[in-house]
Amino acid sequence: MQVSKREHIVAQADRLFYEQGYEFTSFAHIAEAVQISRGNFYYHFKSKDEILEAVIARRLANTHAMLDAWQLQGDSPRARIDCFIQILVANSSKILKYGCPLGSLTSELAKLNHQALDRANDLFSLFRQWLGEQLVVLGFSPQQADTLAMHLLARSQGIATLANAFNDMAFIEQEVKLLNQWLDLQIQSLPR
Amino acid sequence: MQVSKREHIVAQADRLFYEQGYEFTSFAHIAEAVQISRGNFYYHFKSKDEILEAVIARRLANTHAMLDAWQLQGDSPRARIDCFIQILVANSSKILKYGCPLGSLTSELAKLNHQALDRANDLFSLFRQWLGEQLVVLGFSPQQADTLAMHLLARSQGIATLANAFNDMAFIEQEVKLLNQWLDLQIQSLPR
DNA sequence: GCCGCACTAGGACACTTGACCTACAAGTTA
DNA sequence: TAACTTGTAGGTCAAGTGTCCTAGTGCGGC
Repeated sequence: MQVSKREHIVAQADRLFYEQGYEFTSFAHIAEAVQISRGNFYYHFKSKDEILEAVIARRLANTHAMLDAWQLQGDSPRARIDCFIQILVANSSKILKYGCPLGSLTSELAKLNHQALDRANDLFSLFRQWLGEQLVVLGFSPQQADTLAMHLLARSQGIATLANAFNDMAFIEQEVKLLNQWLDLQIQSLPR
Repeated sequence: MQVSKREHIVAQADRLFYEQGYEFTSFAHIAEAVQISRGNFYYHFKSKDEILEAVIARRLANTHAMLDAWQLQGDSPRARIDCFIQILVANSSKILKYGCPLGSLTSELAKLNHQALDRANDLFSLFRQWLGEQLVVLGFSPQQADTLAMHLLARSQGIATLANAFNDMAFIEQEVKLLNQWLDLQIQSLPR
């Protein structure tokens, strides 16, 4: 049960870091959520940074798994990119409450000048690269694909931030529609 | 000198909240920055929330002043909206380091469930309304104008977030160009 | 001169933080 | 039985937190 227990701790920490932020979440918070004593905590993780590291590793692994699933699920690059866009809708209720898990963690770590910032940014890079690959398959040059991937990421981030600020679910749906229109336009303008 | 001193404290707190985040910034940090003793601090502000309130009020006032200046400076609504877009470029070096002051504060307060969140969101609303007004003058319906204003805000937020994560100044310039193109396209498609 | 006032320094307070330790129970191995 | 590993509980530590108090400064008005 040791693996499962550790996994349980990381999962709760992941949730709390997302919902409350890293800085605000203390050992006591996590320990209480996992129902273990504060002291016992130190057996599994010997510093707060170590938990953060584990949480980021977990997110990276989950993201990898998700991207792989999309790769199988979507039967065209366009459909796969749609999977990416749709997470805004799928996770909308959480986004309204807590914002984007990616963006909020990254910006918090950036402010704290935390050493794990680079690892957190790897999450962004993962999406960036994957989106780029899909776009290359669609016929864009690697450079064009990367530019479009960054644009997609930025749009998603902005949508999440504003939806969070104004607690506006309709805004998400509206912008998702615009994002799809924009993407189709880009694909249409490809030389064939 | 009491006004000036208080103003000085708020200015430093504003800077530190932006650069380090609200949660992480302590009384000691601010007191040290202002060169006063920690205890003295309590004479001017009797709680941390009160400082936050003052900082937000300051930002609201500054934003108001900025929007008024744009109103005089830009001789057309299109030129005024360009002022808004250009702050991404003007503040790019700070954005690369700390992200967007608006978005990062809002998302942090949202996570902390802080009561001042609504006041912080007023900052967003200020831009939203001002942008909407400009777009109405351009000929859009109030509803269209608000939709476009929200879109503009979201794009800006996304650009700031991604630029911050990847520390990429070229990305800002690239996206600013796209934003201008998009806006001109919207204006062109207006019925006349 | 004296008083009142805006302002300041420094510390006390109760509490929380991450970090660390010891004690111990249960299970495994020898 | 004895030694060892694994996991847990609970307490302790120094440092730091926001809050609050008191003593005192300098200065303008009376």
